[in-house]
Amino acid sequence: MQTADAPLNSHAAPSIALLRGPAPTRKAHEASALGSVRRLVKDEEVFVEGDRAAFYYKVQSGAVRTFKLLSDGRRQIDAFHLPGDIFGMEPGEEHRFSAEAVGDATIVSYRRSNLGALDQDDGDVPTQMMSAVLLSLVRAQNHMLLLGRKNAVEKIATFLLDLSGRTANNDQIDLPMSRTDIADHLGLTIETVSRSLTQLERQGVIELPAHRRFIVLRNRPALERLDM
Amino acid sequence: MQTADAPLNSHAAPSIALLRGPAPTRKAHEASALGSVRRLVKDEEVFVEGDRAAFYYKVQSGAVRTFKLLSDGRRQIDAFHLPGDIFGMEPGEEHRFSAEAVGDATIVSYRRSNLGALDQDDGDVPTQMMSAVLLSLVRAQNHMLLLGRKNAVEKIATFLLDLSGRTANNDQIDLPMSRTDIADHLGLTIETVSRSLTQLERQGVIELPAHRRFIVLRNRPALERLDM
DNA sequence: CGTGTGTTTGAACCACTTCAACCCAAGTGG
DNA sequence: CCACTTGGGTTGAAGTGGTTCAAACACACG
Repeated sequence: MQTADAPLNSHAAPSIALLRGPAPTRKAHEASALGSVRRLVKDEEVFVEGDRAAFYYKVQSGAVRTFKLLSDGRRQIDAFHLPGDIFGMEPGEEHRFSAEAVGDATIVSYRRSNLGALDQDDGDVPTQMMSAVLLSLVRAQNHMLLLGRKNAVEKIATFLLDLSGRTANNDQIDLPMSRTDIADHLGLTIETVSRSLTQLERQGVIELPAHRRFIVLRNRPALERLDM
Repeated sequence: MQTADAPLNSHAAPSIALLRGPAPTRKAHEASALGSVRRLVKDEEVFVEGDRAAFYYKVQSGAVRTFKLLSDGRRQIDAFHLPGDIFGMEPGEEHRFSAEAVGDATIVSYRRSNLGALDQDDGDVPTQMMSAVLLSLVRAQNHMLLLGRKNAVEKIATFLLDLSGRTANNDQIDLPMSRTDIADHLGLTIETVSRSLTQLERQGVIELPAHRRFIVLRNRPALERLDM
């Protein structure tokens, strides 16, 4: 059930959710003065739970998953981080979870000590950091509602809407992650994810082209009804 | 299934998780210069999802629950806030969830604008706020693992250990909240909470005195084994 | 004491999981 | 080219942990 695949190297830094609202303007792919860029292959780890958290990161391209494991291997992916998102912020000295590239990806790492970096120009860094962390918290809170109180189809609906909102490709979603990743994010099994998707397809709410990493939203209002 | 109890008044302020690690030293019950104290009766609301978030709060005595509702009334309590904990921090202009007193309680409210307040003396405010928010995030992340991947007994075990760690009354836990609250926090029904507790009691792991708001931990290692 | 709120317990049910095939597209190499 | 493998993904059938529905407790309170 786990995706403990191909660990290659190992940096260090904590984790948060995402940053989009507060520090949007600047495009994600500029190397940002003080950060060093790092290229990751599919499933490569960025850091592991327990590592010293010397850096935090910003996704430049691709996607990163942050997750926790139970001793017997059960996995919970707390968030997927897309281009522009910041992750790896920690309150203490070490990482509270692990981070891996979902597919090939590039990230920028910032030394935790010099909290400078990110978007130099606009705005004081502390405010920016605070915004990023608060946004992560909001996402986490929404996700707790999903995990604790929604059924399988509702979970999928919420997930699709969230993803479509973050990738912006009007009603076309190009999933960066596998069904297994989705399952471990939504607190389901891979089979239930698959069944829920086909159910939504049978109802004409979505479309699942042959290319299984693609989903088309056919009836957004129906999804939104499932979301509330 | 819901616990839509007795809303009384309505302030305004957002919500976060808790603060304990970073700003511990000072005792919770000092009124803290700039904050105004507020006395709450059981189930009284502090603010409702959608309210303008003009304040944030610190619990002085009692307990506060923050939660979200689905349109059909399903409820997810994202956190219980105990004395010393800060809640109601928001990234935007309005509250992302609601807050109510669990039992009678007193809280201190701080204007969001003058981020001064809290523990004047030790430490810059931004750092303190950041710590509080990051701590909330850590708690949320742990809770996502619980909600998404743990079974009923494991959820209860984790909950009891967490609570005992936060109230510090060595192995004696005085629950501030009802079974319904616990259920809505752990993503279970009240019946499953009850059954899991009696199961743990039958196994000699805990003790449930007649006073149903009391629990004694009899075998902490056993609980910790369920927790990992 | 009766009434009420919160909790426990029982029994039937069901949404999701588990186990097991099977499918399908993309390599690999003979 | 054509086996053969490999890594997702889907589908079916059976099992089950937790829910739902219902009833009995139990203590607190006027």
